[in-house]
Amino acid sequence: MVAYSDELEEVFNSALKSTIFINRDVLRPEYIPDELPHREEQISKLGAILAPALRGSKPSNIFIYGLTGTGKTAVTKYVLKRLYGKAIEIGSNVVPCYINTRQEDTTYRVIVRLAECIGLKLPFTGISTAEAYRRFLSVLDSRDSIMITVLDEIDFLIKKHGDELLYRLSRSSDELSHSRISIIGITNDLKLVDDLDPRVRSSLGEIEIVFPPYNAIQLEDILKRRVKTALNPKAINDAVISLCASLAAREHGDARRALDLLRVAGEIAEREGAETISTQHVYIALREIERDRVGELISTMPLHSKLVLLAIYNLTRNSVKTTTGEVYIHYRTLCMKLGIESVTQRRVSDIISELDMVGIITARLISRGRYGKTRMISLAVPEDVILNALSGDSYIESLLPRNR
DNA sequence: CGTCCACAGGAATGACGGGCGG
DNA sequence: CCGCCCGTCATTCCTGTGGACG
Repeated sequence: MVAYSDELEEVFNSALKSTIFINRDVLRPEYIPDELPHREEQISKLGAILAPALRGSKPSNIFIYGLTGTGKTAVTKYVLKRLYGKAIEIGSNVVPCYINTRQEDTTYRVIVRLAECIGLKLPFTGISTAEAYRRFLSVLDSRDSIMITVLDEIDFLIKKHGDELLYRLSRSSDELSHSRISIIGITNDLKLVDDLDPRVRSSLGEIEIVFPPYNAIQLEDILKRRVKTALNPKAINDAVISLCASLAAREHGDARRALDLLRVAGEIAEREGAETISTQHVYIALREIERDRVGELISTMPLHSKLVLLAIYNLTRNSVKTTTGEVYIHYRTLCMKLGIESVTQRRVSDIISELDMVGIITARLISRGRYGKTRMISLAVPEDVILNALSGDSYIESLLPRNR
């Protein structure tokens, strides 16, 4: 008891006199800085396209492309905020509306959020999607506004529910006489356009803005600017910043990842009671971020997904690749051992796709000619990370290989 | 040069549980 | 509390296909 308190006391004290952080939040992904370096071109282009809204005419629809962490969301929110400020200043009726369709991942929920932006409360459920849409449009039309709708991570909406909502929104002018809706679609999936109805494609892709990945030098610059307000200058050196930048640049120039790395490395250094962040801390952070991500992902998966993953794990030891058929056979023996029903191969095929999508495994489609077409499957994260995450589930624990 | 393997993956459908208006 | 709507997991049935083999 006494020893325990003393330990705690020490933890608290060392946290209080943190020599690492000044303001840790500046390094968090949701923080939106006042300056967005290396995105000047995109900012002014977006601003120029949206400016007509201030005069009461509808800006063109826009499609924004760029991989994760290239500043799409930050730039869009920033421009929208400035536009809204200007609109209020000069008294024009512009309604911005930002929706992340990964969080609001059904047509209905998107409409509810749209309605909220114009101050209309719709029931969470109970009325049909068509009815919700009709109510939204009629209220919007009575407002005499230019509505600028940002649909972030729009690929999620399209993949799950198709482009119907986009089509209707893009044609909304026909049903509105006093208001207009502009759409800004943000996606990191460059192939997305292929899936779209040609009519939607032409009206939505009126203008496209591309956000290229940051290179290592730009990432370094971004980090340095943030570090000024985030970290104690004594706790950080250029080598560490360069390392974070280059690790993130390797992963398609993802600024979010660079910031995460630096923040987590700082947290690790702090936990150790170190006074400065070392490159070692960054490497530890790299593994920790990966482990957290995968652990979180796996722990929330349904039972059969975990079993399929375990089957893949068992079949791919010492970097051997496996196929869908092999996985299914092995998966079924696992189900037998647990005495539960197995799902069909069709379903397992989908589960494999899901695991591939979230990046836990790599499933590449190949044709072995006479020996059929299948997917070559291998793990995409370290084995111990998988094992660790799966052992969180007491139900399948008995199937895991004995350690040592 | 056509077959035919071993699946991929689309479409239709259903069981089930959760959440909310009435 | 009921009824309605929704999302999720799953099944059944199905058509499609790259390329080694014969």
